[in-house]
Amino acid sequence: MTGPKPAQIKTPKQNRSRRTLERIVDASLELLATEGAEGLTIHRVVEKAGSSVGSFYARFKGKDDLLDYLAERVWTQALERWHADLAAPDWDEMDLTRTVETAVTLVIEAQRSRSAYLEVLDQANSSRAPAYEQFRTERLARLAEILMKRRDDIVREDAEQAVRLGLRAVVGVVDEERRSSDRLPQDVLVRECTALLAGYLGGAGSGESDSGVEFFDVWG
Amino acid sequence: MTGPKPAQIKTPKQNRSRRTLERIVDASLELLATEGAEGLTIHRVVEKAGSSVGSFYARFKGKDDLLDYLAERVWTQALERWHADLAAPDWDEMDLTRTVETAVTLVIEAQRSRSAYLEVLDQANSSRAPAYEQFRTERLARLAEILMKRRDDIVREDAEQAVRLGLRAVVGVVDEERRSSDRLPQDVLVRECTALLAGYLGGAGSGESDSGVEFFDVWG
DNA sequence: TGTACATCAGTGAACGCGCGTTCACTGATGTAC
DNA sequence: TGTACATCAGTGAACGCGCGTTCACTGATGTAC
Repeated sequence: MTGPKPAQIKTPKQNRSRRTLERIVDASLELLATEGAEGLTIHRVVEKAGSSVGSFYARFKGKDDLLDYLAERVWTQALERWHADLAAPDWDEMDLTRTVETAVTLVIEAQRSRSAYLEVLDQANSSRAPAYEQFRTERLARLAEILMKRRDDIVREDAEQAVRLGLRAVVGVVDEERRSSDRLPQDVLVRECTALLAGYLGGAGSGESDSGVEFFDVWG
Repeated sequence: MTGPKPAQIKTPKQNRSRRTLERIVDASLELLATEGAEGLTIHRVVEKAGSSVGSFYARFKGKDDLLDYLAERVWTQALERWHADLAAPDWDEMDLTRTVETAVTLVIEAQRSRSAYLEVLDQANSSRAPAYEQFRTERLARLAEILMKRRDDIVREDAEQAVRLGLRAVVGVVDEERRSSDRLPQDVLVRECTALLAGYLGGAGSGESDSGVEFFDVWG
């Protein structure tokens, strides 16, 4: 029940302490990745970072502050990367099906290339960091924006609502897939999710790509 | 990294100890529900149960055993309830769309009526209880079985794969919805998920119900 | 019905351990004159 | 260039607390004769 905080730390004034801070952050993320949330201990962190307990408390008010700070850094970074991913494709050139296909691929790729500590922070996120909420919200909002460019091809009555729900479906199926035991190969997943979403938004005729053979040429 | 165990406890031989065991289980679930996973402490459990520490250790080998035991009971019970839910509707009377609609409704209802401790056990399930896996697997398998009764109306090439993925999509979107801030009303969620899944499986013409007006009469 | 005994069940003080945190202290860095 | 001083940074032993677990003990229940 630790409320969401602005994650304020005592700012370093010398390069020496700035480097120490970085080492502490790196050690923390590494510990999260290898040992999980329960493995994150002040003593272990500072040992791994080659620092000391007192040094830690000169920077952070306590352990909660470290977690807030980590969450903020990590999710902000994830969001930035997401923005970069979204900026790459030339969305204006695509019809609805291709737009959906590209979006779906980005979502799946992003989930697949997640670092281990992101997984842990995503899982153990009862602490509800503001940056986490912002990441989740903005990710969907940006995707929805892009899909809404093809609004004229969407047959659902409430297009905005349909786009939001459809995107949640894709994110959800990928998440569900990750927790499952028998996973589908990535290309199948992309193809089927595209059919699912394009069919839902665009109705008949959008469910399938026009050519099954060169369907994946763009993605190698 | 506590491996999945058969959750064997020292079986009670008298009614007295059987009742004590029940009180301990009840207190544990109540604590999980109100305080979350971190609130589950042996001392707190036995206090709430009106028992004692030694009494607890006469039954369980340790805390891990309690968690295994709880998981097994809770997920087995959840699965039984799910089987009962699935047995109620007369699936043979339904066309594909209605089958999907009914299935979707059941999934959403089940998620909505989850008790608080189930939520916590679902979240904090890194301990990977076998009963948990069985619940997830069997739930989807049974649903898939039902949908495969309408196999002839499924246009997707690999029908089994499509059903599995489609169901994961529904479960995923409901899960995603639950974690989200702006939730859709339940009837909208049912309608849209039905359209999503029916459209995906059945292609054109299955995406919408034949009558928008009496669509929900069955569900009040 | 009564007594002796074995087993089951329950009690709560006590222990050890690991954790988050404090604190008295030393060393490094920057600035003023 | 050198000295004095303030501030920043770092150290690690020590503390208190809550947790899971142990253990010596008392009481309840069932059975044999």
